[in-house]
Amino acid sequence: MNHLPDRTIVHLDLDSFFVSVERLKDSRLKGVPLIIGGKGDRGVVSSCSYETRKFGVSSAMPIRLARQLCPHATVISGDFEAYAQYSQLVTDVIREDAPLYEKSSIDEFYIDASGMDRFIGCWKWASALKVKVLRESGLPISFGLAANKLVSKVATNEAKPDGSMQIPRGREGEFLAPMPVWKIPMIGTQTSQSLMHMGVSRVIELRDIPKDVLQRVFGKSGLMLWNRARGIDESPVVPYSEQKSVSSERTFSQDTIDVYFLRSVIVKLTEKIAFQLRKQHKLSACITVKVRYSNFDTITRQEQIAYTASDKLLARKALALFDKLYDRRLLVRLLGVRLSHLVYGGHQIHLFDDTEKELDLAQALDSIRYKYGGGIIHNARAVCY
DNA sequence: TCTGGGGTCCTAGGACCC
DNA sequence: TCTGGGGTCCTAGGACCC
Repeated sequence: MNHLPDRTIVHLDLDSFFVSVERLKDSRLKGVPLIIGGKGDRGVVSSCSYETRKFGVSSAMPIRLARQLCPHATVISGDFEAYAQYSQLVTDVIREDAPLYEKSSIDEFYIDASGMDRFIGCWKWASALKVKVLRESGLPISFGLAANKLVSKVATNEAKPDGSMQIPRGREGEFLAPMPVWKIPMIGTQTSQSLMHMGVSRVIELRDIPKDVLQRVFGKSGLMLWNRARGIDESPVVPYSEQKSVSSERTFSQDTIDVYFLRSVIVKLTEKIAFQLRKQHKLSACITVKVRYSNFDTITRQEQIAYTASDKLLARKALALFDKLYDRRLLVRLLGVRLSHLVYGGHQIHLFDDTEKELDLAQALDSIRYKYGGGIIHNARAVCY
C-alpha cells in the first residue's frame, strides 16, 4: 500500500517562546504571570505564560479580555528583534546536530532522523538535543518523535511544556483517536464547526465518515482529513523554501475616514515592504492592497505589474488600487499592502521614469534605512504620487 | 470579548485562446 | 444565431498556522 521507507521524524517546539525570551532578558519576570501582546487596546495575545493559562488566557485572545481574566498579569509588547535572534541561536544549535531539518516557524522545527536508529537511539539523541538547546540558549523546548510530521507535532503539543513524547510506529491512529478533532493541525474553527454539524467532535468519530463524503464536503482537504484521522501523513521535511510574498498591514487604534491620512499610510506600508524587497535583491510583479472596514468587512484589490522594487512605482500603483477600492467612504479599521510574484533580480532602472537626481535620492534614502532601520524615513511628497 | 501581523495554500469564476 | 470544449491565467476571498 505504501512504498515509502519507514521514516522517523522529530518535531521540536520552544515552550511559550516569546515569554521565555522575555524572562531571559529580565529575570524578574520569572514566575510572574506574563502576557505578550500588541500595543494598544486592540491587540491580541501572541504569547502567554502558563501561570495565565489557568485563568483561561490563551493565544490570539484580545488583550482586553485577557486582562479581565487575569488582572494581575504583566502585559508587555513584543521585542521581535530579540525573538528573531534567539530563534537563530536555536537554529544554529539544531543545525550542528541534525542531518536534515526544516524550520517551520520562528519557534518550530522538524528533523528527519530516519535511519539514525542504527547508530544511536533516536529518542536518546533527541533528548540530548533538548538538553543542549536549553544549555546553549537558555530556552526550554519540547519534542515529539513519531513516524511522520503530523503525529510528531501532535505529540509535542501533548508533551508541552518542557516535555517529550514518542509514538511507536503503527500506533499513530490509536494515539489520535480519543482526541477532539481540533487537536489535528489544519482543523481550525471553521472545519471544527462543520464537523460538529456532522456529529463529529472526536477523531475516532471522524474516522467513521467515508472518504467520498469528506471529499464531497471539504474538497481536496477532505482527503487530507481522512488521512489525518488515521495518523497518515507523507509530507516530507523540507529544508528550505523560497518566500513567496512580503506584506505589511496596520490596524488603527481608532477607525478613520481621513483619506489624506489613509493615503499616507498606504505609502509608508509600501515603502517598508519595497525596502525589504530590495534588501533581499528581489523584484515583485504583483501588488495587493487590503482595506478592512469597521464592521470587519475586508476587501482586496490586486494587479499584475512589470517587475520592480521601486518605491515610487509601487507606491503610485498602491495608491491607484486604494483609490479604486475605497469608494464607500466608510470608517476604515485596517490597511495592508502585499507584494508577490517575487523573483531575484537587480533593481531595474526605469530610464523614462526616474531622473538621475531621483535615483540618487532613492539610493541615499536606502543607505539611511540600512543604517537606522526601514521605518525611519519616508517620502513626504509620496502621498501625491 | 469586537477580533494583530506575518505568512501559506486552496477555490471559484471569468477572460482569453485555440 | 440559439453556441463546444479544454487549458491557462488572473482576481478575490477565505481557511489556517504561529
